Amino acid sequence: MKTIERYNPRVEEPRWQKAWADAKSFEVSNSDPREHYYVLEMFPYPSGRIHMGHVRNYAMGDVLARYKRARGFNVLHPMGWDAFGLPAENAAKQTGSHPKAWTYANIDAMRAQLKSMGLSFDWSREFATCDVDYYQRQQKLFLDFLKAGLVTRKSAKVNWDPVDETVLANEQVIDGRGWRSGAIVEQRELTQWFLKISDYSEELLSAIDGLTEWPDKVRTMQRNWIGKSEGLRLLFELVPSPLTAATSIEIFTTRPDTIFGASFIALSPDHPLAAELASANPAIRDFIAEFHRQGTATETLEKAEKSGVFTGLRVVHPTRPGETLPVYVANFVLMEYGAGAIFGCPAHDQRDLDFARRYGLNVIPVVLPPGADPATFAVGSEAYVGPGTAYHSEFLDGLDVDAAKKEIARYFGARAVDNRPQGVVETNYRLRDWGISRQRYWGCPIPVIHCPTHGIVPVPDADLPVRLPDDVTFDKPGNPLDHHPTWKHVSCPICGTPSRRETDTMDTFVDSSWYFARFTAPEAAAPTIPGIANSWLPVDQYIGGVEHAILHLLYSRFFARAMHKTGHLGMDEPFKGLFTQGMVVHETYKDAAGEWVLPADVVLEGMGDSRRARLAATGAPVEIGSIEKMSKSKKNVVDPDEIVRTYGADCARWFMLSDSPPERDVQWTEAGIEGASRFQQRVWKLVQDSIQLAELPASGETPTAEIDAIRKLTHRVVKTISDDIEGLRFNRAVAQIYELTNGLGKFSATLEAAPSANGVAALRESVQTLVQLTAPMMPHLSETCWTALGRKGMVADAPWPEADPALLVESTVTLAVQVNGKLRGELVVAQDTPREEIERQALSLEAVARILDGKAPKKIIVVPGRIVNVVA
RNA sequence: GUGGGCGUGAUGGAAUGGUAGACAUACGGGACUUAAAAUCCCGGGGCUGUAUAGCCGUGUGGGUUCAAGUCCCACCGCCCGCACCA
Repeated sequence: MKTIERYNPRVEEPRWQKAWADAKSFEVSNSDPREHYYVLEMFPYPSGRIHMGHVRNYAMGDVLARYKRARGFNVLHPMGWDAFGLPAENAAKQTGSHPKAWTYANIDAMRAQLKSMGLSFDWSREFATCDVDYYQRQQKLFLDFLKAGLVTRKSAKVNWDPVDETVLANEQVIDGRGWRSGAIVEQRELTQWFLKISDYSEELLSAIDGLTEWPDKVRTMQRNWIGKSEGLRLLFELVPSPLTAATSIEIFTTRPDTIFGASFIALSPDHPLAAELASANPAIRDFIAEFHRQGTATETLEKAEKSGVFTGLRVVHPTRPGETLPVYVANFVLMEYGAGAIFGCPAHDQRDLDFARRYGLNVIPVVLPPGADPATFAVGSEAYVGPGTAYHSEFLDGLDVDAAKKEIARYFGARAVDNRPQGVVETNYRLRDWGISRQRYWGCPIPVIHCPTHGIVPVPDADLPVRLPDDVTFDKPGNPLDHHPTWKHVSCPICGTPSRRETDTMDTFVDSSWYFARFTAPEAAAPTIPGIANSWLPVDQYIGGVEHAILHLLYSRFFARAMHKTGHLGMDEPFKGLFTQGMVVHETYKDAAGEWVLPADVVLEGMGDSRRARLAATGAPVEIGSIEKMSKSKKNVVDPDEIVRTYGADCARWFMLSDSPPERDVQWTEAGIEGASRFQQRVWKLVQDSIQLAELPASGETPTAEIDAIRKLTHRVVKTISDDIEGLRFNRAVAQIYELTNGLGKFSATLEAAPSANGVAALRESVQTLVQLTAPMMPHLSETCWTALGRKGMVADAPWPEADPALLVESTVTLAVQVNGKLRGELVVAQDTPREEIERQALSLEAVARILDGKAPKKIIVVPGRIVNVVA
């Protein structure tokens, strides 16, 4: 045999990328009559460089897209850029580059990187959210939402990031800090634009049940985020007092059944009544001030002890006339939820109990746990929150918790305080309206004008887009649009009076809430062409990081509904299937000075506990640290460009898909990428061997049984890989390909010893199938092999191999034989062997007979095709 | 605190309640080579010095079952989300 030249990805990969581009292989037509399939990976922020997480994400989507295309679907697989956002402005401040120039330069760099990965994107549909063409349509959507009553403007306490000098949504505040800057968030009162996502709370919650192709984890997170709770709004009559003119206090409770155990009322420090009382009471004023200091200054909010201050007010107990309850201002009551005030029932709520113990308030149990003795049951340091029956509760006595809730709601509904029903059943949601105003330059301008006479005036459609001015400066804090000398000065579209243009821009989460729809018709004059959008959407498979489980996915679900309402879309749910992939992690390294060291600068030696690392340059020792998510700050990153240069894109893709299940983290290792590279050469060698074998003079004949075995292996693998790709089990698909390659390699070796015409033909057929099966993962290698095998055209255009059902059934089957559940032997029998015969053969196995020792078995269980268990 | 997930060889991980450890990596042995790399072959959970034999083995303890990594209960540990939501 001739020596085989190694496969050279550096030459082959660019060549095929050009071939696909020239042939427009992945450009998709909206009018293609074949069944549509939409694969989408979360589009990246153009930070400047792609990272391994991108490679993993897009490799997964690409496997699915290429597979579905081979399966005959008309596959939409687009890519774009989530291109507005703060880093561009930060770069402008630091380097003086213009955000626009910076962003588009980054996009060019990253596009080139993605193209070097050989991903089957339809690049003709590419756009960036900072393209005027895109944000113009977004402004149109905003105006339509405004008209439809989905937008509101209100003064609200907002999360203010003092470093980024902008407002953050609740979702962007993590542990009291800005999600990007990490700065401790302050509370400020500002007039803001809001999208009324809370109108859809119930709808967004109940529709989660229908998202059966989403991970349960994400569905649970969204349910919790929407946070529905049903309870009672309840009025407590104030005992008349000179301290206030108010006559009642409204509270919210989910446990109205415990009303007889109430022993105090607590107001949030942000409650208007608390503020009113504070003006005349220094103790309350100090308490509120201290609360605000702590509220934002310490991140250990959860550890703060329950504390409060008595207001001097008392309320009438609503079910025990004659009794009154003290009113406190307490640090554990949130103004944002319910009524900003509660009644405390210490026996059945832990927080109330902690508070009551501290201030010596009554603890009256009113719910008796099942089986407990009413005479002796008592609450110590732990509140009882479980089920039970009401007692010490007069007309509620004997009712279970649910029945008591209903009964007490009816009771309070029929009574009146301040000429209102005393109790009203209410459903509360944690989900707040979505504040989208940002005091930033690099975002989509909100298309409204503030007229002194007409107030808020929408920019007429004909005047869209409201373009971002290019001539802005970043030398002052705050919003550059606001500092611009002329941009905000416009005349009112209605009356022509000098007016002020809105200088707030939209939260970038708005940009990413509808891009999936824009991809279906990226050139359309309107935001979408509904007929076309409806033919593609919902996205069949959406793939991305779990960090977007709440924000992006919830906003997109809201946007689909809002776009449906305004006629831009015909459905409510944007993503039919969702897959959240794991992260790419890597070991960390630190030098003697404690500085992080790049993996590329480290040499590893030894194994297990004796593993050592040192600097490649100097040989100085390096400490091996924990395995963590790849991040620039810890320098545990591997540059995809470097990997593509050294090993090729196919190897990077292959490694990212092998080993770890896609939903779990995958650890990048040198050994792993080396293994991928070895495998690539093995496939290449196998293909070359099969070609050379055909050129050798054939002699003799390979036994039919061997040919059958190789064909059966091939077809079994075709079947399982197809199932694995459909189920996104890429690691198993990879393992199947290894198995097939190993099998064909062995077969090829036997043919080398004795080449036969029928054997070589069978090998050629199977090798060709192998090449096709490998194509979604290693597309470049597969194209080169395909051509080498003498096939016309490209694998990218070839239909997926079909598994022959006849080759999937085995004529014989191997049965495991157990005695009392312990494996004792094996039995090879024909597929249709009758039960009695199997039993007979099992019993005659030597190992089985030995254990039975002449005694008759108690029972024999035969599971057809699987196992025989003899119960001795 | 609360909701969810996970725990399998040296390592990443396979396994519709039915032969635990597929596949890969590390490692050991051998072939080829002047040598190394590459490649190929063999071994590879532990123990019983040998293994055609046997015992043990999927975090711990119980249970259900002819049969449990898989189902149920309790506990331990790790990871993730939410978190004073009344």
